[in-house]
Amino acid sequence: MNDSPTNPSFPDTPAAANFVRDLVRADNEAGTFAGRVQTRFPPEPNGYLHIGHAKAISVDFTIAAEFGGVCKLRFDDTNPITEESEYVEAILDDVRWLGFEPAEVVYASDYFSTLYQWAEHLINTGFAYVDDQDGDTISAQRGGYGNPGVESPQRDRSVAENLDLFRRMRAGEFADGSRVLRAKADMQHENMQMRDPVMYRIRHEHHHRTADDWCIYPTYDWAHGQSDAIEGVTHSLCTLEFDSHRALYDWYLEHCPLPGDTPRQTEFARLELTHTVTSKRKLLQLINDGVVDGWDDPRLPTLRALRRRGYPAAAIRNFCEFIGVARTNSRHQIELLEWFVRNELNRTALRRMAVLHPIKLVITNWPAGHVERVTLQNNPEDAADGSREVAFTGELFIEADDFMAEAAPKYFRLTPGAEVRLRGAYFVRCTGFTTHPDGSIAEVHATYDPATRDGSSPDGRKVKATIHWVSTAHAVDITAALYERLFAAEVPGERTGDPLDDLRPNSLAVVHGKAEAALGAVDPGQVVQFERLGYFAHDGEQPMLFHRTVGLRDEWANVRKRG
RNA sequence: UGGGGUGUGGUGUAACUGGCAACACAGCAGAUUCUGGUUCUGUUAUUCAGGGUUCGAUUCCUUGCACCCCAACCA
Repeated sequence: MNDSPTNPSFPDTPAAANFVRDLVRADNEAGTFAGRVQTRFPPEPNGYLHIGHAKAISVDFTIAAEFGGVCKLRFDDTNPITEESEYVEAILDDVRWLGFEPAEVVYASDYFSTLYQWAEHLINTGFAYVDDQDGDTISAQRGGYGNPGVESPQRDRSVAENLDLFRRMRAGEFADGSRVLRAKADMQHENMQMRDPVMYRIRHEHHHRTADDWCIYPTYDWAHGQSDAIEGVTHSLCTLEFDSHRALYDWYLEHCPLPGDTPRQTEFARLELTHTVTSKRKLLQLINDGVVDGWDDPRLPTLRALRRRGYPAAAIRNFCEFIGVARTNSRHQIELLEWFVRNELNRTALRRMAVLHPIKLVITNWPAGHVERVTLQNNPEDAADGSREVAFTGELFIEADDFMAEAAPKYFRLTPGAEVRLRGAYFVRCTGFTTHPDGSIAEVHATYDPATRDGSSPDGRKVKATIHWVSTAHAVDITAALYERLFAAEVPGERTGDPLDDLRPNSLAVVHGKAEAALGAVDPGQVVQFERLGYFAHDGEQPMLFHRTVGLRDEWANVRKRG
């Protein structure tokens, strides 16, 4: 085994330390679980996966793989009210898209019978009882932080009576909410989780897999550790908020007739990102309020949205591996994730020329009607991606930003009298411009230097800028969706408590641009670089619609910002 | 209020049993470049606070402080 694993995307730098990895290695060296490692990723099928889940998935799957173990995908479907098959399919799809293949897809509901038997076992051994009180009463009796709990009047019911009542609960004799099965733990425990938690509640509901077989359903705590044990999970990895549940997790396992090893729960910090929210409630609200278009709106942090936006799965995986695993609650800057996205796309995306805010450039000394073919590299980072030909003429679209009637300081682009290079073609010098009645630029005029066909000047003249262009006669129309951060604040909701107060008003701008003909051949879902602008993902369904995945680093924007 | 967890540059993550606080992102400066991209070089900046032990403390002890989690028949 390699003692110092390296980050796959950065072979020269050590992987971020990961206390979970260290712990599993220590277990292996100590012979715990006989060297076996098994994990699970246990989502509840009641919503779509987001970037936060990506970290958990990454941790669960990579730890198992690293130690030669398996990781299963287990749907934690113990609550029939919120769960649907639709989400099961979507979650499995997202996990696979991320690049992980579960050793097996299982369900907590697969274990309902075993769980039921073990519940009877707890009753028989005096560790569980049926409580007839309602939820409010039980909750009130639990006491508060620092306050004592009050034991239920039914806490000392006989085993026979408990068994009878529990069986009748299961048989459907009682109404929802009328009774629960509770663990007989410790009503004075300083950890509130241990004050006789509910194991089963009555719910006459249809379950997405067990249909109407059951009308009592196990709670999370009662199902989780037991499911782990049944499956042979060794390391049950979860997020920090379950820390206080660990005592209960262990208590249940201690009182059940387990078939094998006792799994161990370890908690780590969940992934939070700046400028976004992952709370299901908030995401739902954004959708219901019409702020975004749906679960796959590219501004959302759901995996479906990121996929649609063009984030490569590899970038997300590398990011997750890079940030490491710790117990510190923290919020990573979205900029770091974006760096991984650019890093991946820079190596893989084909370059194309597109003009998003077109203005016309007329080359006044160009022979009328003449068309030239210029050859451009598809990807300067990878010669294997070859080249393409693009039509060049005397009338082009250029980016509005690439011309200024009056040059700002340090502006290197087109301005009257200045010379720039047109990407892959000639030097042109601006000779003037015309304006619309409203003062906006109508046409920029320039002359080209025929001696600069190869992009350089025989007399050694240099230009400070190269700008992209599209021949007006050969351009194809494109629509680009330009996304800004959904939330202006780094930590949405920090000021007022409600993240929605920090919504940026215009997080989406749709523009109609012009592009070189080769853009017509981009596959649905494929990401290309619009030179000098950013990476854009072709929509999966709507032809010629491109989502801006992420912009390029923009030094000019920095210059302007600095003033 | 009781219990549990966590505090390292602007951000995140490291530092084996106490021994020069490092890596990445961001920033800044420069070089290269037919993308103000990429790449390369340099650089700014860090141990929550007080006290103690020690030749030496991010690490050990102690007292505080701050933040997060827990009183669903949600997960």
